[in-house]
Amino acid sequence: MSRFWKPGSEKPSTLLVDDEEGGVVFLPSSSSVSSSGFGYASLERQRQRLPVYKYRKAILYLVERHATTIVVGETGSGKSTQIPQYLKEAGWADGGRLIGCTQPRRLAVQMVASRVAEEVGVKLGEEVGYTIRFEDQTNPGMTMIKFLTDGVLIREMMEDPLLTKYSVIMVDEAHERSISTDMLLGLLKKIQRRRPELRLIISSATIEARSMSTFFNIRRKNSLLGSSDNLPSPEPAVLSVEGKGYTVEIHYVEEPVSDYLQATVNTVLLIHEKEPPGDILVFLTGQDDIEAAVKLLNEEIQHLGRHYLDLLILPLYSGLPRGDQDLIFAPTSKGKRKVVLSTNIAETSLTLEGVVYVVDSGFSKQKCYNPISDIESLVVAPISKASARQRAGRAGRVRPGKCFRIYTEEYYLTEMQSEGIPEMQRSNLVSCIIQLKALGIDNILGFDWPASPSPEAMIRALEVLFSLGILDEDAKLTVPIGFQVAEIPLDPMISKMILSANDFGCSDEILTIASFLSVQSVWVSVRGVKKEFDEAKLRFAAAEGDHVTFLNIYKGFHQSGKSSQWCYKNFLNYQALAVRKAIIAGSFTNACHLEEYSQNGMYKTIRTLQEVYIHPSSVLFRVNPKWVVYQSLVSTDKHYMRNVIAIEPSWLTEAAPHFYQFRAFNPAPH
DNA sequence: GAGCACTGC
Repeated sequence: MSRFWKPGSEKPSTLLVDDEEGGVVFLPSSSSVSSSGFGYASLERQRQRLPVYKYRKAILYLVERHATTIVVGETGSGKSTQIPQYLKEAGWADGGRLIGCTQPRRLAVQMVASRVAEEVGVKLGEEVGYTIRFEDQTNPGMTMIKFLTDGVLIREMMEDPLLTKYSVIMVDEAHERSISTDMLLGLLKKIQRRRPELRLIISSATIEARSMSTFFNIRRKNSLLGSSDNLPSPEPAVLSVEGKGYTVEIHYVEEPVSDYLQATVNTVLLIHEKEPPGDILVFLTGQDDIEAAVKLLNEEIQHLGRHYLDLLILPLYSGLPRGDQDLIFAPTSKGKRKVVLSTNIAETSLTLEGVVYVVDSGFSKQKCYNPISDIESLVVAPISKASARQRAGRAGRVRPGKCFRIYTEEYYLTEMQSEGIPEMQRSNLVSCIIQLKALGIDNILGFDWPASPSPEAMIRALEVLFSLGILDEDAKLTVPIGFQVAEIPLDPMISKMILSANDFGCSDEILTIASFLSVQSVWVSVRGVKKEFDEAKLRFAAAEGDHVTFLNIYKGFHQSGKSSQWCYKNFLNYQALAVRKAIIAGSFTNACHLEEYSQNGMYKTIRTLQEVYIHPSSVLFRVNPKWVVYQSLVSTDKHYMRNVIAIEPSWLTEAAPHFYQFRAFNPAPH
């Protein structure tokens, strides 16, 4: 067991560093120091110590001469905070122009913006500001550097399609390839054709920059005019900036393991036994895995005795109650070693201080999408090399660290994909396409994406939008429904439902339901008190289905204290009918019929004859009404319908005659 | 009688 590992042979080219700008940094309260105490001169010295400082001139030179500059940053180089300041100092914000810098996450926007405001020595929201959904901290006419999420910038294009206020736009964390980042990159490329003077900076942690460079290498129509004009070269420049993380020694297993959970647990114990102090961060796939590993670890510790009681075992995933999450960031008491068992949340979204050892299972849960069945599912899949490097980098934050990979070096070198598949190619595109349509992009199939989604996925999304009446036969947004739906920042099916509610006089109720549908789940906040929970749910359960149940909950909440007196049931039934029709207007494409003679509650979808079942969390579970529509589908061992409502089949023809006119409503028994 | 990787407008 002690010779479990062999050192890896990675060269400094894969030197691992951490990102301080993309993630959220939590400092133990005992060691946290407010940097504002250092004063201006010290802040300036800190700025000059950042690796990116050496490249200040080079960056400004390239941005001046090239329409697009790709900065490959071993993260931690300070590029997110420094480059916008360099641009401002060089005059890119003169004349009322804006320097924009996008981030994929809201917290990152806020943190980078406040750091930069501090460094520039101004009040946040004035010269340096930020915009995220629900919060605009900018001052038009005053703000020069503006941080925003990429989603907000896409929304801004609806008002100002060429983003004329911006002289430079920096797209940060482009390697993460989120849907909104990819959409933004495609749109910015389009804008550049119309605004050749607009400068783009694409900041990426991986060398995938090469394909990015090909993507942005546009041929300008008027290139015959020669270089005498003031336009920058359309050929992208690429610049590499090193990071400032510590080296991380990589270890692999010698033989493939059969049980990665057990191997992970063994590795944690081995680190604790052999290695000097320093916290351990373990990457697993999900809550199930994490809970199983916690259990295994606790069992082993019971057997192994006193020394191992110094291990402080902490799970970390997004669904964790707030109080439990705080434990992760509390300082480790003396003589204790923290072991954080985490999902991918610790890979990009938040940063743990004090981690010196990383254990990488090599797997994560990833969304995947089948455009034929129109089903999105979460599957456990091997991670990419880029992910593996990112995970390892988490060990090199405070001092040189070690990363233990629960896979062989050969597997890493020969079988692991170098980059993950962009989210765009693993998703339902309904929301994405409606946004492009709203921006006036008619030829969706011809849109120039950094990574094209499959034609099947695009056609499926167009079909769904057409059937909802959001697009017409020419695939243009309908008036007014299509344009209205595009403006509402929700799932288009929910938006359509809200708009239809007006016709049925139940807007209040539908808005309540829509807000329930737009959160993860209304039930999850209760854990560990299963019996009371089930009883509470029964009190609110409505025969019509989950949607009306939400309404009951809200009403009960609203009239708190009188929850036992639900004596206006008839009135509720009358309302509920109209409410259900409005719901159908949004989700009739998700109608399902109970299979006759089915003993186990099997339904088939009307559209694709897919086998589906009512999710056990639904109030209609085991009730099995003949006809239902569902809000969403989750796939595990079976396809489960979540948020289900009972309907009359005639409502379908009423809501969507164009969709259902040729279909039979009495499928022959078989 | 099952489950929730992570974001965002």
